[in-house]
Amino acid sequence: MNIENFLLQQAQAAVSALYGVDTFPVQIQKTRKEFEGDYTLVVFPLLKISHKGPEQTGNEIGQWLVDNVAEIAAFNVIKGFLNLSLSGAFWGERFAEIAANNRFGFAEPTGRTIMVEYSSPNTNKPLHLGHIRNNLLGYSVAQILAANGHRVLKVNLVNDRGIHICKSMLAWKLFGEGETPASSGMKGDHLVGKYYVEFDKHYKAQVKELVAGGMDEEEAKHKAPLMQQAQEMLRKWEAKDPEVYRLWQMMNGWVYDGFDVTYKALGVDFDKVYYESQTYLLGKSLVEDGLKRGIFFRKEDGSVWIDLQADGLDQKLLLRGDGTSVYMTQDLGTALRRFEENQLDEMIYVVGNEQNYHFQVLKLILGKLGYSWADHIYHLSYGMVELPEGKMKSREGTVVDADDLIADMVATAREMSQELGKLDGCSVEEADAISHMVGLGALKYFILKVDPRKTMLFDPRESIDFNGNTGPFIQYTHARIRSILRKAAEAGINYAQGDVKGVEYLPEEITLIKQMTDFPAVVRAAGENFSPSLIAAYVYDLAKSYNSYYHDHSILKEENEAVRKMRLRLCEEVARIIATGMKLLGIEVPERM
RNA sequence: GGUUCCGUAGCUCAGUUGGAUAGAGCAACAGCCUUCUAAGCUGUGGGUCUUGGGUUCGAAUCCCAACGGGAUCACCA
Repeated sequence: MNIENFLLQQAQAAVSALYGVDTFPVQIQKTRKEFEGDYTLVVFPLLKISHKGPEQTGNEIGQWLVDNVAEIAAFNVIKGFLNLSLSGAFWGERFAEIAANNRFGFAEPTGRTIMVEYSSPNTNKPLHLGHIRNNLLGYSVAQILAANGHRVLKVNLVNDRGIHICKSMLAWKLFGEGETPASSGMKGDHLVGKYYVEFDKHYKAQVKELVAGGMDEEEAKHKAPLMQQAQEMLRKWEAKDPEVYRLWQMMNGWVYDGFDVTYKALGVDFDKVYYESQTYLLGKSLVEDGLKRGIFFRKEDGSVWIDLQADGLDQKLLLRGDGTSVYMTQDLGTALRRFEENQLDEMIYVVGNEQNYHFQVLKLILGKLGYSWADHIYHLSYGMVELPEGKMKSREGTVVDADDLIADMVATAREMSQELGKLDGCSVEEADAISHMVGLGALKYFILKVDPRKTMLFDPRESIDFNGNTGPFIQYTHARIRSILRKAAEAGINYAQGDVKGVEYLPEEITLIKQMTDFPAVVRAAGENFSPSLIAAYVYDLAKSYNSYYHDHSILKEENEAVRKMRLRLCEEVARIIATGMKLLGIEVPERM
């Protein structure tokens, strides 16, 4: 049941009975921790109707509610706030509802289909920290939307063509001496990335030489032989030259093998992978259409543009003079095809905020072309991940590599676990699994707990904490609960049928039940706002409350059998919600750690 | 300059449609393991919510302006 709606109705009935008014604003919110009560009715807006002071109005409504509503056990009024306490029996009912619902937190199917595009890497270098934020966000948002009852399609649009991949190809051809992932032992994406750097090195040297010879720098950049050769290679690729095509396929294959390893380590996956080599020609007919309808215009050189000055932007190129597409052209075409082929209700692009302008224009153009679904495109724009010394710069070698970071996190988790003796008695496989779970849990939680929009800071030296508001803290809470439940099972305690309605609850237990009842609303809010951080904050709060309870009250040693069983069930439900919430973040929780 | 996002404790971050005395974690300090896992628990100190106006019973939250910072404004993707 929705408790706030229930209270809203009761409050309206009270006001209606007391003051004879039917339509009026009523506000219900959770009572702050420091006050007595569960939910609070703000009486200020009602003073106009009651024509009495805040204290008296609050008291009258409170008294009416206690007298007429069985579930409301007590009230108090502080300033203009009417705090209501619900009965223990009421909370027992809620607890029973949660325990009986094996899909607690998940919404009923909505019949809506939502596509989430994320990751979208270039195939010329390995993934880095920025990609990690993208991947974790995209995967988590997809999980959250699915929990909200939507059909979700996770897709990856790989940028596998263009001058950048030709640079790696050319450098490999010139300097590679046939090196392969197998011969070098390097991960394929790293090997290709190595040649991308190699290209840059030699290219810069050539430019420098030309400038020293008196050439203008801009001209030198363009005329450097390596750049000329790379562009020649791109032309050959577009003409499907067999040799270039084979090289391209081989090197991209290496990269995909490398990416797969990283994706697997991160625990992300896709329902469909698109390749730009297959989509880059889309969108031209759409441009022709817009041109005919006078929405776009053609310049003297044959290029096609749209004028967005009336919308506070400028003119934007849609098709080059030679008829070839630009980024915007293919994105328009890809969007159209996706909506048509998949009957999408919504399309989410998980892309960094450096592309805000691009998506603003994309939506605007699709809207002008008359596609009503343009409003159902959402750019989930996330902020950069910065290092203590500022932005990551590949030139300065300050890029945090994804694979290195993951390996570091797992290694740190393993060391820490060993120091604490947590892996004693574990098999090698178990120790590996726990280290991976905890290391990745720390990394994922660290990134997902912050609001996606914000630029965030990552300090590799201090690494990531394993104490406090962290993934491992939450995982640890789960492991401790599971440990209790194992012990209970070993002792032959059959708590599954324990009564949760006929027992007296401690205030801490009511707090936990109350927090648990919030879970579905949090999942909904996270879905509406595309914000995993709401889930992270919720799960942390729940774990914190539980730890405090765990510290103060014994579960297995409780003497009253009925209370003991109730507590075991409470533990079980808390663990389940923690595990479910963490799963929405893409984080696994261990049985022991 | 245009567009857009951000500015909260020493640091990293929360703060749901405007509500009570602005919260966590880290760092610092003081306690708690013969008791279900101390990756835990309890406590202390730490704030002009960038600044100035406005809206109202009430503003970190909404509006305006200023200041500071990020992103972007390519026939690159």
